[in-house]
This record gives sequence, C-alpha cells and structure tokens, in this order.
Amino acid sequence: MNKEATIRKAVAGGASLTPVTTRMAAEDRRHQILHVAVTLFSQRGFGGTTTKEIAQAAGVSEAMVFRHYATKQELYTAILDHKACSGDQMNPEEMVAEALKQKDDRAVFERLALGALEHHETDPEFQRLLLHSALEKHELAEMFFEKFLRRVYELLGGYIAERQRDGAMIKIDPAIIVRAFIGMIIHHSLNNNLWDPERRLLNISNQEAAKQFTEILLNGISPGSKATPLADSARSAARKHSTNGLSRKK
Amino acid sequence: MNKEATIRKAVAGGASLTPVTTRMAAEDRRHQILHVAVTLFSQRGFGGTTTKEIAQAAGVSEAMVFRHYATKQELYTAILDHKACSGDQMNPEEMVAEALKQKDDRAVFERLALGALEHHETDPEFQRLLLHSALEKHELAEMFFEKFLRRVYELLGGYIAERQRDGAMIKIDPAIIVRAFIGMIIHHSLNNNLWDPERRLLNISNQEAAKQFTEILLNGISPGSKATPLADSARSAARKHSTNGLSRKK
DNA sequence: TCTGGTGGTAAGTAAGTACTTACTTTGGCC
DNA sequence: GGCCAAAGTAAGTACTTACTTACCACCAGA
Repeated sequence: MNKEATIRKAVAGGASLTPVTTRMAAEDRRHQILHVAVTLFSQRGFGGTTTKEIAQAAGVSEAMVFRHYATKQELYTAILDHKACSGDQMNPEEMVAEALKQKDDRAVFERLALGALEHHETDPEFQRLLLHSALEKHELAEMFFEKFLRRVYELLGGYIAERQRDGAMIKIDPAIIVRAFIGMIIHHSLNNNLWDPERRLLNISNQEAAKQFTEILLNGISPGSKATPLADSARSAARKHSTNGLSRKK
Repeated sequence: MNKEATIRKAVAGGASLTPVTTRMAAEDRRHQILHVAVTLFSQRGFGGTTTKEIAQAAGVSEAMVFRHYATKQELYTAILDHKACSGDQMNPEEMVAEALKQKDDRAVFERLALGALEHHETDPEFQRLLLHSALEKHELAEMFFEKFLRRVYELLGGYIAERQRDGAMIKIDPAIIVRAFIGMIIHHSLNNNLWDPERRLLNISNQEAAKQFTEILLNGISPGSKATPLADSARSAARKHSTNGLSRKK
C-alpha cells in the first residue's frame, strides 16, 4: 500500500519528467520542486503560497522540500537566481547590436519591442514574479532594475542622444523617450498577462504591436512635423483656453 | 494600569484624529481601522497582512477589528469599495469633457495624463492595492477594468476615431493608440511608485511628463510626416537588411 | 548477503493565523 | 448619582504554518 500510494502520487503530481518512476535523482527532484514553486509563487506570491502546497504539487512530502531547500526563503531566492541568471533571459545589447551600428532606428526599436513582448508571452510567470517581488520589496526587483532597466535606459538613451546629434530626432530628454517606449511595451504585456488576458480591449500579435508602437514613437520624435506646440489640428481659440485650464496644482 | 496602557496605545497608534481621547465613536473607529488597513494591505498585500497587525496599528485589540468587520475578507472588500467609490476617484469623462467638445487634442491627452499622474502621486496606495488585487485575482482588478480601463478605451478610442475621420490623425487602430498612451502614463507612475521611487532614471514633474508624453503621441499620430514606413532617417541599404532580420518566429 | 548511502515518508512541534467568548470600562442622559 | 448601551479588552479556540525528527525502502558494490 505504501508503494501504491507513492506511485499514485507520482502519476497525479509529476507533470512532465520521468513518467512513472517514483524515485528521482536528487538533482531532478530539486529542479522539479523549483519549477513547481515558480508556478505557485507567480500565481499566489511568496506569502500566499504554502510549503505544503508546493510539496503536494511536486508529488512529494513537505520534508522533501526542506531537504532540498533549507527554508522557504531559500527556495524563493533560488527561483529568483534561476530566473535572473538562466539562459532565456533577455540581453538587449546583443539583440539590437547590429541595428545600432547601422543606425536603423526602426529596427532598433522594433526588435527591442518584439523581444520583450515575446519574452513576456512565453514566460508570463516572470512578469508576475517580478511584480510580486517589487511589491514585497524583494531583491529581484532591485536586481531587475540594476541589471536590466538601467541598462536599457543607458543603451537606448545613448542611442537616442546620438541620433539627436545627427538631427534625426527632436531634442526631448532621451530618458523621457525611453520611458514612453518601454511604457507602451510593458503596459501592453501587463494587459495581456494581467488585466485583460482575454484581449477584450485589444487583440493584436506581438509583431503588429511592436511595429505600431515603433511607428508611433518614431513619428512622434521625428523632426519632420516638429513645429510649435500648436502644430497640426486644433483651433487656436480652443488652444488658449486649454493651456490655461491645465495650470491646476495638486 | 489598564487605563495607562490604553492611553499609551492611543497616543502611539492613533496618528491623527481626536488626539488623546482613548474612546472613539464607532463610525470613527471603523474609518480608522479601514484607513490603517489600506496602508498595510497596500504594503504587504492581503495574505501578507495579519489582523493582529491591523489591530496594533490602529491601537485597539483584535476583537475590535472583528467587531467592525466580520471577517478579514469583509474588511478587504470594504477597502476596495471605498477606493473604488470614494469621491477622489478619477472621472475621465468630466475631466476632459470640455476639451473633447472643442476637439483640442492636446488638451484631451494632456489633461487625462496629468489627472492620472497626479492621482497616482497623491494616492500611491491605490496603485499598489490595485496591483496586489490583480495578482491575487481579486474583484477590484476586474472592477477597475470594467469601470475605468474600458471606459477610458471607449472614450479616448471614440475620440481618436472621430479625429481620424476628420483627417487630423493617421489611421491606426484607435485601441493601439490608447494603449500606447495609457502605457506611457501608467508605466511612468509605476516607475515612480514601485521601481524607481528615487527617480534615478528620470526625474520630471507630472506637468512636464504629461506634456512630453502628449507631444510624442500627438506627433506620432499626426498626418504630417505620415509617408511610407521608410520615412525620415535610416539608409535604404540598412533597411532591407533590418526588415528581414525581424521575421523571426517565436 | 548484507550494508550503507540516498530518496523518501509519517508524524510530529512551536509559533502563528483568523476569529470568539466572556468579561470590564466609559460616558452621555435621565 | 446611577443606569446601561456602546466601546473596549484578555484570553481563549480551532486550525494552519514553516520546519524537524525518527524512521523506512531501495539498490549498488563489497
């Protein structure tokens, strides 16, 4: 009966690897527990996930979880390390290196956008995990900031500054432009993963999204229709009124 | 000694109202508990906050929390109701009604942006609470989606469609434009509240942010420099290469 | 064959957790 | 002053949590 129970558990709980074998190599079990925990933590957060649930989902007893990871915290940090260091992580530099050299603006932005969107689509757990740890002020948030966000701002900001000197872009603070662009992308991913996974508000492919966001941004910062703030459409009568109306303090 | 303890607690815990009086009117205490809970839930989430902590922060015994709110869940939903229905909530329609009538594009977008940014700055707890409940799949997330996001998409999307018919904006799916704009704003707020409260990457006033984001977007969708995808800057040699480079599947 | 290390468990423990109960204080009003 | 409902509490209860302990089953190699 003991054996029966074990096998039943293994069949029910073990999702993928080594189908019916009850006993796993330590390394494999370690990975399996980690993988299972990633899913649960990303769904319910650190505080919202119990070690019992993790053990059940992995098809082992709670004691096994604590054999492989001394504390729940250690398991969590192992996940963060794994997510932050694993090969599938995004590397913005090499992703756009070629386009940067050729000063192909459209390729630079579009490729960056597509890379991020695809990454968030194939690994939505990452974004959730990131948000959870940012809210809980965990280290991953800071790590993500230092190792990724800051780098993107430097990379893209530097490129934009260069293109501004070339006269190919209007002279807004590059950091604002980066923020605007990253904002479009991240928020689009966030919508798809969190607010509106059914795509009720907007349902487009990543390709399309990357293309359109790039289009809007590049148009928005191209020196073509620079002009004065009152450029293209609205009546000048309405304008005077509006700029006044905006001078409300917090 | 009993009295001493009570007074000490009241002095230490009670932040603002009715300074040294130990005993409060039921309604006041109810509000105080709610207010204290808002702060804690927004910092630690629902699962991460204990009723004991709430009671301590309010300077009363746990029993008082349960006198006013039968369950922890009820307290949470009371908070959500309060946040969703209280007067300081954003009302996009009336915020831009005037500008809409006058078809003052810049005012429409800038005012909406500024409104959101100011709201998130004065009440950062709201954004945190919202994120927590979205991650935990709580009702506030859905409520926010239905009562706010959807409305903004309809309002702004409708306006954009109208302006497109006027020939004042290029013909991209309005929902994409809305997403791009909301993305800039929300992501900027998210940076200020969550990722980079020290403003290391970008430190500008809400006025400035609203203005610049609007500038970028309106330029980006103005029919001025519409042209073909290969409009303003990069060399056509680089272009051929890049568009090929982008045809990678996930 | 037996033996020792490894993968695994059942059954704890102590400290929380949400929530209750039985009781005490307080202040406004007759 | 004395009453009493409302504001408040201390000390529970039943259950869950992270983490431990003591033990079992399997199988390679001597």
